[in-house]
Amino acid sequence: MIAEVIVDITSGETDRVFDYLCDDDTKVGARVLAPFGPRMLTGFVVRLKETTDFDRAKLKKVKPTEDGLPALTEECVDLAQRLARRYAVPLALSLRLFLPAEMRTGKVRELYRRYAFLAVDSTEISLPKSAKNQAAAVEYLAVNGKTDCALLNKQFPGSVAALEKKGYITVVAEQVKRDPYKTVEGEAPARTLTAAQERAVNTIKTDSRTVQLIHGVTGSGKTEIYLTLIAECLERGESSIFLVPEISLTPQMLAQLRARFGKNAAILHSGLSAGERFDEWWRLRTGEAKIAIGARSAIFAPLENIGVIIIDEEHDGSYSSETAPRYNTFDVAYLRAKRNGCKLVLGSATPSVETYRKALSGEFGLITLKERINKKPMPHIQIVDMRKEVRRGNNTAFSSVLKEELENTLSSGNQAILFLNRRGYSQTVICKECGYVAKCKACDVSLTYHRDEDCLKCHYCGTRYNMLSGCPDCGSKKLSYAGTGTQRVVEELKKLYPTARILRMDNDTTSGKEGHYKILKEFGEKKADILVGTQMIAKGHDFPAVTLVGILDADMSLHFNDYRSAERTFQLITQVAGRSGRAEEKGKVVLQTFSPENDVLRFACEYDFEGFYDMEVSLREGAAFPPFSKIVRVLVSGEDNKKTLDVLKTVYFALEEIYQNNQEKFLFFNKMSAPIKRIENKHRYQVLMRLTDGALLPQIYAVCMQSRSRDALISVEENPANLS
DNA sequence: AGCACGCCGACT
DNA sequence: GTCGGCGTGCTC
Repeated sequence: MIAEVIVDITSGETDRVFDYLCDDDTKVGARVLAPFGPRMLTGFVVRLKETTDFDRAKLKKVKPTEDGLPALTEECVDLAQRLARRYAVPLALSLRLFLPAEMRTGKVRELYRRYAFLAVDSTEISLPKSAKNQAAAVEYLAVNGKTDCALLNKQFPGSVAALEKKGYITVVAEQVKRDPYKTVEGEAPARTLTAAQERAVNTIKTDSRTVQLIHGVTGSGKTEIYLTLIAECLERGESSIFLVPEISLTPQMLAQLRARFGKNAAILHSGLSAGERFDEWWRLRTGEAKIAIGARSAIFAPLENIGVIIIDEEHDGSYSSETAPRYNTFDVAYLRAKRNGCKLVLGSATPSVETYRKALSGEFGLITLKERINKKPMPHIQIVDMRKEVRRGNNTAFSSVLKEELENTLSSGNQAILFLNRRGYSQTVICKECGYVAKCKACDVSLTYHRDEDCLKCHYCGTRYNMLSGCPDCGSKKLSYAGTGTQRVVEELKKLYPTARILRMDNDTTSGKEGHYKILKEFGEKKADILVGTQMIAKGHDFPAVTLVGILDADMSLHFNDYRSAERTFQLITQVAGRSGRAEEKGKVVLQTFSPENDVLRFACEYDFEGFYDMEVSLREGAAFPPFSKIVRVLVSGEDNKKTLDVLKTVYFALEEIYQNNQEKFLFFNKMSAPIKRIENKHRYQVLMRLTDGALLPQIYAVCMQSRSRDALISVEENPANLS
């Protein structure tokens, strides 16, 4: 038989099938070893056939790497092909998404353990009197049966080898699965659903639409709905995929899932060791585990017969991939749901504008949960006008209200969380006296200060503005364009409360994956009074003793240079507020801002999602931002500046042709340097487009694929989360 | 991606 | 004269 093989090399030139001879039992999706020129490469069988256009005599033969089960299912191979086409990436690259990384590198294998059992009846064994250890081992085996050799040798040193040599015992190697959550114990949660939850489950099951959005306020019991859906799938013998934002893979959530589903659940996330991930993946592939739980990449779980796919916290930014292939988790999930004929359930307290619009239009089903399970009101959010603080001469990061509340919290023995929204190196110019923010005249997004050129730039159209010497509105010279770092906040805090125990959590203090967990655990055990950190502490953690949450600079998020900044701010405030007052005591939230009259903040304080949505959607429509347009960036980057520019020109001219032929579909089209001109020694240029819709995307991707070169990398981003 | 082949500059 | 730079082409 002949196999069409994709070799595991990601370059434009090898991105096509190569025909090989193969064994008759070879299956589509199998990983094989393929002689490729002078080298031996891993490859994937994507199709089987009897004939070839190539010179049959010159065909080489592939070697199988695994027996039995092919690594990829046919659905995965098909999906990989669609994704490669959709995102214009080499097929080898999209195939890699479906395998745990450690499988490719071949460094991790199945873990085997040796077990010994008696080969003959214990009465037939005669040992010299001196062989006490061996005799004891025989006795132990007679009583206990098959035993781990390591254990045996520890108790009775030297016994295994000696007995095996004499033929009294048989030693077998068996694969053991590394269990990443041996220590996680939980209680099976209550399974009685409220009437609202029951209705939601029924609607999801009976409604004909594939995508169902659950819009439920914090604490409305979305999780129990997910668990019920998963449990019902399990009963029918169907599998399920449950996606959560990475940071939310908290011990609480895992404990719940483990308690409820035990070994049926496999967890895939970056915190696992390579070996653990490998084993969890195989448990899913073999069908031993039927529930895949994890962050975005778990959407590629090797499951068959999927009964439901759930994306929790649907609005979360971590569902968009930042590296090629820049897939959107929803798109992949939708393809899999369609293929498996199952439902795709999205859940959020603050759905993204795009999703909610589709739900309102009837494209998605919409389930609204307005009541919290415990009927408790959400904590009160108090807006503090920082302009007044500055006028009063308070130039610290803490308003007098916040200081007062902090003192109350500390003296009553409760805990506080302080949020800072510093994101990357992006700097917005804000007037500390009147709250004025520098914005682009054409795009209505905040301008970004560029230190190297001492100017302000709009990242959506590239327009340059001169740096301001003072506020154009009030004339004040108190312009600020640098956010207060976490470190400085902690220092100020220590001066104010020398006895308070303070923990800091940001990218600098959380080394590795364990970092987060350790800090959160410490805080959860009340080993600190105040936790200071960035967004990463906003999600999914239950700290019962936290009664105060402070948002230090809501403006940082509100005036971020991104068309989604309002949406992100609303989501952040809602999420953060959910951290305060989880248990008995009532929680409080203090929100500091230089724009206290801002509508986004007002809607957020009233927990009025619909109000916010109505306002935001009309603003987006007016400014022609997504979902009323599609922003596409083609980024060209390479080490050699001249060659990179040549590649840029090639792509630009090809794209320009599309532009000339479809001008009515273009709202913006231009080439420019990327906002950050050099990253890791690579020069960066971009072609930025704003289109009325996605209709031209296939053409754009095709053009980028044709312009591929070894001199520079071309990547396409749709509605990119950060234009840097 | 690698690796060979091949065609031009500066060195013992 | 050669050693070695990296542009170009090929891998079933």
